[in-house]
Order: sequence, then C-alpha cells, then structure tokens
Amino acid sequence: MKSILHRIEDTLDALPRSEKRVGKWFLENAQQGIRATVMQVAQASGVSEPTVIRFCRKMGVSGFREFKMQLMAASQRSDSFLHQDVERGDDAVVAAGKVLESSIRALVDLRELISLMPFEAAVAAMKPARQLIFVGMGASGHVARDAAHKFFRLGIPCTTALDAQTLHQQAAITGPNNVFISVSHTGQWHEMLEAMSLAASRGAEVIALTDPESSLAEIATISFACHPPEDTSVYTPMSSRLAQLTLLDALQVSLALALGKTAEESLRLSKETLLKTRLDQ
Amino acid sequence: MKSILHRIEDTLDALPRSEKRVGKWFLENAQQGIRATVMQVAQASGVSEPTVIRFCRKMGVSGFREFKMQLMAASQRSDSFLHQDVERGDDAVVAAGKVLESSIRALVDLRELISLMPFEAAVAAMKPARQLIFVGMGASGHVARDAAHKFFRLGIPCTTALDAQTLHQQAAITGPNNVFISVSHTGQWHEMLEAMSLAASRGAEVIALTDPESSLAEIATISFACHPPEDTSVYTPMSSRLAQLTLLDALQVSLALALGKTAEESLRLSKETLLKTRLDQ
DNA sequence: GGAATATGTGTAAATAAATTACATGACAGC
DNA sequence: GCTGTCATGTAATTTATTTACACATATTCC
Repeated sequence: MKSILHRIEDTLDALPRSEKRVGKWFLENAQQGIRATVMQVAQASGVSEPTVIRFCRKMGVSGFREFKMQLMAASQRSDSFLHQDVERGDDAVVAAGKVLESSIRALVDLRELISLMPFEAAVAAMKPARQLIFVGMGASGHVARDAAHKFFRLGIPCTTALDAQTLHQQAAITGPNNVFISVSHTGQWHEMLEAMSLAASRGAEVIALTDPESSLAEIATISFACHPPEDTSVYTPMSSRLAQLTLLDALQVSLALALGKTAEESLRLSKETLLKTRLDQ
Repeated sequence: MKSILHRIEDTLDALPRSEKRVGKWFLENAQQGIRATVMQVAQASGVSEPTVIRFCRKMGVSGFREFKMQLMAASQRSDSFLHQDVERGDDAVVAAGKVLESSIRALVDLRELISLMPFEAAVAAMKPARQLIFVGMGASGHVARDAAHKFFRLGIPCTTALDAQTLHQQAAITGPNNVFISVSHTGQWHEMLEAMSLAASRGAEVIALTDPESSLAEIATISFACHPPEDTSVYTPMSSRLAQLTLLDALQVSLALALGKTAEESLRLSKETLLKTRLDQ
C-alpha cells in the first residue's frame, strides 16, 4: 500500500485552495503533524478546523485520528525516504544524507517489484550451465565483474566480457549450455545487441538486467526490469547501478539455494579461506 | 530507546492490582490498543478510566495519547526490514526478498551514522589533491575500481591500486598532495597496512573505509566506519560492500559540490556524451 | 488494637479535541 | 442577474481525555 504522503502528493493539485494549504503543510511538517491537533494544523496552515478534517477525508481515511495514524505509519516505514535532489548549497553531510536516502528509495522500490521478476526461470537456466558469462560496458562493467567474482564462489565457471571484441568472440563460439548475464542501463548499445542476438540464436540463455523498454530486453530470453536512470540533477548518482548489484546478489543467493549442498560447501570454504588469510572477501 | 512494550513488561510486577490489569491487557492486545480509546481500554481490562491514564503516566509518558504513539512506534519498528537469514527451504523469490531487505537494512543503518562521519574533512583533503588513488583487494577491489570510475568524472586524475605491487610502488613515490582511499572489510591485511603507513608518513592523506576497530582505521588520517560482515549464514551476502559503495557515491557527490562549477561542468559533459553515444554510463 | 498516614481506586465534573450541521460567499452556467 | 454548486467558515455537538475529589483499603506507629 502507498504511503499517505505519496497520496497527498498525488492529489495535491486536484485540491481546492484551502485544502491544498493543509496538504502542503503536512508534506512540509510531517513530523510535527504526527503530534498536532486539528486546531494546531488549522492555525498553522491558516484554514478552519473543518477544512482540515475534510482534507483528511479526501485522503481516504475516516477522520483526523486515522489520518495521523497513517502519517505516523508513513514516517516510520522506510517509504519515507523521499528522493530529494542534491542542491548547490548543501553541505557535505546533508548531500550525503540525500544520496543515502535516494539509494534506499531505489532498493525499497526494487523490493516491491521482485515478486514479478523471473527468478525461478533464471535459476533454472543457470543451474545446469557449463559457464556463466557476465557482460557489461563502462560502469556496468564493474557490476559484471563484481557479479562474476560473486558467482564463481558457487563452483561454477564464470567469466566476463567487458569489451566488444571479447563479447563478439564469446557469442560466436557459444553453445546452448552457456548463460550470458548482460548488464546495461540503456539496453541500446549496438554491439551488445548484435552479440546477444547471435548468442541467443546459437541456443544460449541471455539474462538481461536492463530497461524493460529497451531492445536488449526484447532480445533476452529472460529479462529483469531495471528502470533507466531518471534524468535528474547532475549530482545525483545512478541508482540503477545499485539496483543491479543488489539484484545480482539476490540472484546468486537464489542460485546457491537451488544448487544445494555443493554450492553451500564451496561458499563455506571460500568464506573460511578469507578468514584464515585475512584477505578481503 | 527501549520499546514501550518492554517497559510495561519490566514494570508490571511493581504495579498495583488494577494498573497491572491494564498493562496485561496492553501486552496481549497491543495491536488493538493502538486504536482504542481510554473508555474502551478501561472497559476491556475492567478498571476505571483514570486508572488507565495513571498507568500510562507510570510508563513515563505524558498521557494516553502519547502512550498510544509509543505503542504504535513499537509495533511498527519490529516488522520493517528485519534481517532474516536465508534458509535452505526458501524458494528463489523469498530468498531474493530477504536479500533485498537485509541490504535495505544495511543502508538504513548507515543513514543513521553518516552525520558522525568525517565528510567535511574528506572533502577538504580531496579537493586540492593532485591525484586520487583508490585501493582495494579482492572484492573490495571492485569497489575501488567503481569509485575511481566515478571520481574521474569530476575532472580529477584517478587511479587504482588493486594489488600489492602497485600499491607499494604508489606509496613509495607518493607526495603530500596525493590522497589514498582504501577500501577493506577487515582492515587487517598486512601489505595494505604497510603501504598505507608509508604513504601517510610521506604526507599523503589516507582515507579508510573499513572496520573502525581495525589497524587500518588507526593508520588512516581520515576514517569512515564500515562495520565488518556479521558472520551469519553462508548464503547471506556481504552488506558492508554495499555500504562502501554507497558511501563512496555520497562522498563523490559531496566533493562535486565542493568543487563547484568546474566539476559540475565535467559531470554534465560526461552525462551528455553518454546519452549521445548510447554507451553505458 | 486503633488513630494517622499513605496508597489505590472509582465517580463525576471539567477540559480539550474532533466532528457535524448549517450559513455564507464565490463563481460558473444559463 | 438568477440559480445551483462548490468551498469555506462559525458555532453547536459529540466524543475523548484529563482533573478533582471522595471513598476504601492497606500500612505504620504509638
């Protein structure tokens, strides 16, 4: 269910003058709103008490009390992480806070969507694979590399294809028992599309983590929807990268479960080795 | 702060007969209690209304209203993004959900801590730097590489040191205008400690993202606390990696703000180029 | 054991808060 | 310019919370 704060935002423009004032006040003073009385809200937003109540009702709750409950629920739930753009005047800690909050927001949004994603299919495809090939260019290359480093610990041969040459060669020689995992923000990069088409036509599974509207998503045999970066301020970092990383974490864990004992043993051994040698993970 | 429910449990035995009845009722019907009125509570627990209020006051709150708020806070806190270990029987989507939630949990926890972190100092150190050197081994190497790829877009020369040889050489030749950013889970890796000591002794700034208890944190001139991986189930992925990535995102944004116009222009240009060429970011 | 004191509890009144009913004014459509 | 609708406020009403006070039951100290 959507948080009441979102409902206010959505409805605000359709509201009459006075009620809009109330809504605005609540958005700006949600924290205070939790403890305020009708009278205080009315005064603070310069309207009469019944207007406040009418506003609450329009938000779909039974009255002021109920509204406050929703407000509280919203501020406690982590839905409260609103995306705010970093602005020129922000000091370092404020900016950092905003970055954290929009990252959290991105993951919370992702959390809503995973039940619709083809985890079962992806796991079924990867489980019998002879090799996993992680594909990504530029920043997505880091994601691919990171994923390869995660998945190899399950005892499956993993490699990466981070440039056009490698990718084309891999696609050209692939058989039906290879699985490509392609990471891309836009999903429109020409070289990648070509190579992935080729791989798919040779019977390989192609799992894509990309914009669901993109050509790559169409070509892929299994597609995870990662919405492309909203073009906000230049300062805002890419939240889709974070989503991809986390999705791959989740996918690795799912695969580990499906593989059962063997993978568990490999994971355990690799963790132990780390602790013994005090190397990093 | 302790939840109000715990406080009730703790105090219950020291309470007079009637008030104890109220406390008991709240413990058993916390969920209902949230929406109940004084009258309803009084009736349900078979006492008078003032007794209910006296009970609330003894729990250390100002009145019934405030008590209900605490009750609500308590009942909401527990069920949002609890860390749950992945278990053998989980199906793929359930496991993925758990992974997402513990990742979110990690970032929410981080959000609480950033106001204590030395962002200002780190930005001050990086701003005049001639070069940023990102250091990390193994999985942390991916984080370091990713960070280098992010920071170079601000127009600052960036490089990485992902193995012992490179790192030692970089440390050996560094001057006071280089800044090392060291990423490490345990912060105990011997080679890294040595190299970072050397770099610091030659006047370079050493920013560490690591376990605050570790030797690396001691050696570093500026330290960001990333708590080490809690040793839970083998299936649980490392949340500290996610924290480090996000922290570096935040740091990059903070630095971009401090650099002002120049960095903004560089960022804008690199974003534009991406869109034009349709390459990934 | 019984007055003196504290402690717990309830009844009823007062206060505060939320809600309703209704009146007024603005504004669109005829 | 009249009429109906919508937005809003005033004042009354209802409901909820809190206070004041009185009664009862222990507890303590002669």
